[in-house]
Amino acid sequence: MNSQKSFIPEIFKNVPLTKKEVVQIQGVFEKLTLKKGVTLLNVGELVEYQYYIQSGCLRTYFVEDSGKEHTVQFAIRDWWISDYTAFFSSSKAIMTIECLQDATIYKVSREDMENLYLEIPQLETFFRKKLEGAFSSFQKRILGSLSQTAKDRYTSFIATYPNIEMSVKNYHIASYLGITTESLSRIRREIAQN
Amino acid sequence: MNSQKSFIPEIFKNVPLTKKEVVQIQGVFEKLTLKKGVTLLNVGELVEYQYYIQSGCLRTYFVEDSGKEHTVQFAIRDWWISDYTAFFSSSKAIMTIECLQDATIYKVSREDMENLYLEIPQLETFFRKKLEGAFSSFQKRILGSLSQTAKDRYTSFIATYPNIEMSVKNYHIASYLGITTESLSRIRREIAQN
DNA sequence: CGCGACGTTGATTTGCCTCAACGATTGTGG
DNA sequence: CCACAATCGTTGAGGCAAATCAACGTCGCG
Repeated sequence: MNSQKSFIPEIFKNVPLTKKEVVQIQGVFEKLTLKKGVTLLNVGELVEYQYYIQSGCLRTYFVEDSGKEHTVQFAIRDWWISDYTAFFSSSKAIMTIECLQDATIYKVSREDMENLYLEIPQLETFFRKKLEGAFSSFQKRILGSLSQTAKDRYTSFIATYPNIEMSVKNYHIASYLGITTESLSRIRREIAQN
Repeated sequence: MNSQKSFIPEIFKNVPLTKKEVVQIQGVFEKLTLKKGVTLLNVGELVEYQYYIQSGCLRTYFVEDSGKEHTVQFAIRDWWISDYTAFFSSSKAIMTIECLQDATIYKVSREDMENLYLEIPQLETFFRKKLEGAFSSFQKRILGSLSQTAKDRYTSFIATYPNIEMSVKNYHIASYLGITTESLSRIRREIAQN
């Protein structure tokens, strides 16, 4: 018997849930602790889970044939992460999820969530709104890549995600912005000089 | 009294709905016909609606301070369009929606849809899955912009959206791909020469 | 017909990449 | 606790893809 406060209200902040529902939801989540450097998901694996980050830092990245890495998403406290394209279609991962800082996370399967939606519709609303936010963020990122220089994208990035900048290496940021580490270094020098 | 077959089953394909529900949903949709060239939404306007395209072609675009246009989304038959970032947050448009080919569309407000979700949960599921698909498409687009050359992005575009290519001007495609019309022209020449 | 919209072509510039080498920092085994 | 290696970040030289600037062909339409 676990007397600790449930993590469920923390995950589903602002979603009204009965005690019974909290217990029910809790039943489909599984806690994991990860060490820096481990990969949570590898290319080719069936993607059945998404992950809620309680602490630590992870990233999802894609590797080109040429070997170049492209970071698609970072995730820190209170974010969700997966290879969502594969997760949504219950297919195989084309991306890798890597732990960048020791992390505590909770995993939940797509199937379990879909079943819960039928009984607790406000969970579906919760995830729909999360998706709406993520959709907007992606759109902003596309607009940025269409209209901004590398320097502007970097400046926006550190302004928007200061907590992520703290937690990751510069070459991770470069691979997120779509530039080389050398270019990022030169941009940082230029900014430092004012 | 309209004896025509309702357009609702066409919009919500594969969603099981009673006749009563169809009538109820129909009540919150409004039909519009648009002429080529008109703008459906202007920057600064409150975004209360999203639009289902029955026929025709539209695009959403963003204009930089410098005057450069960036096409964020095209929409043809059976697609939805809006300035979604503003739509989701019920705020003011930062983008313009323009009709590129004479169109017949149906508009519905965010508020009406949210109310319907409470009574007909399968509508929320329908839109959540649409969002999941759109999310994946955006992610693919971000990956493309990070890892592909302009030529590769153009080739992917015409392979993925042949029906859109038919309906729009080359400079619209260029503004979607994030390149100039001159560059697109040179890419097309290169491809034609094989 | 004549004008505006659209697409093409050429010359030049530029932002970022590539390749190569070299500091700085961190971690680890002796 | 130091020695050494690996990792990470920086700097420079040269190259390339796409932008910019400018001019011109072509098509469709009032």
